[in-house]
Amino acid sequence: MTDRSDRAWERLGDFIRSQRELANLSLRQLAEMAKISNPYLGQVEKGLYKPSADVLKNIANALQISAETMYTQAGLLDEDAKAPPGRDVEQAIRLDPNLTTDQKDTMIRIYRGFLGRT
Amino acid sequence: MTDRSDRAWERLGDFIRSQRELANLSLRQLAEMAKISNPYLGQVEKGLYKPSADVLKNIANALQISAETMYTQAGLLDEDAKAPPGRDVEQAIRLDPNLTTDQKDTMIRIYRGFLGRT
DNA sequence: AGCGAGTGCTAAGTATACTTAGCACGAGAA
DNA sequence: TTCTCGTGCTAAGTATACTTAGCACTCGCT
Repeated sequence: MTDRSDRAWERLGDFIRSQRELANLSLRQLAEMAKISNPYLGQVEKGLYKPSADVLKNIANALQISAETMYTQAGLLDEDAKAPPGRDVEQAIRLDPNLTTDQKDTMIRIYRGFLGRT
Repeated sequence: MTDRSDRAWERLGDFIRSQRELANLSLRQLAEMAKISNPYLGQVEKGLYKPSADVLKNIANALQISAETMYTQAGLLDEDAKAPPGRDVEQAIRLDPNLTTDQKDTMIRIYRGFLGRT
């Protein structure tokens, strides 16, 4: 293809890197979890390579992100009207069976505070 | 990796072949639609290679099959039912575009704190 | 009998996904 | 200081995804 101009892969790289940093993982740590080498993971995050589908899946698993959103980020699953990102934080909190009602309230209050609205 | 023992890819090949024959397409026809060479498509159908994610997507498009079912057939999207607790909430937080990185960190830390003392 | 034109396939090459070895820098401890 | 240990990175190699050229066969057609 030689068509490296695909922007989707760059965005995917940025997405992976941000998720990795959010999880406080080093390149080597995530690489080991995803069963790939750390230099390669670095290149992927820079958008230099198009990782194969199973590598993508391994990374998604390691980051505890659904493979689906991973593929969507990679532009491989454009499937319009899939999972609308964001905005369902409150719903996810409400549906979580591991939290007490008070805890849910607390988190939602914090969340709304962050959003800047009540 | 040298881990070619994955049976999922064989099943994927069979799936593609059956779909292709169902659509009355020759190897060359489908290959052209999917923008790959016909010998390669043949090998893929035989399970000799793991096609990359975008090739998979192209094949899916050409066969008028949703990329999603394609990936599922490839065993790349089965999303094991063993979702660890907290996965949904954390993911929703991470993907929320309205929060800063610090805010996400804070919320996730609080959330994990709640999980820890129940 | 020939001739195409279509089919799937193999072999050998090229491109690129991916690994191993190792460098340069920074933070904390002796 | 120096000595780890950890970080991200580059360079050079290997493995494999993918292509181009072309073979052997079959099915109409003349």
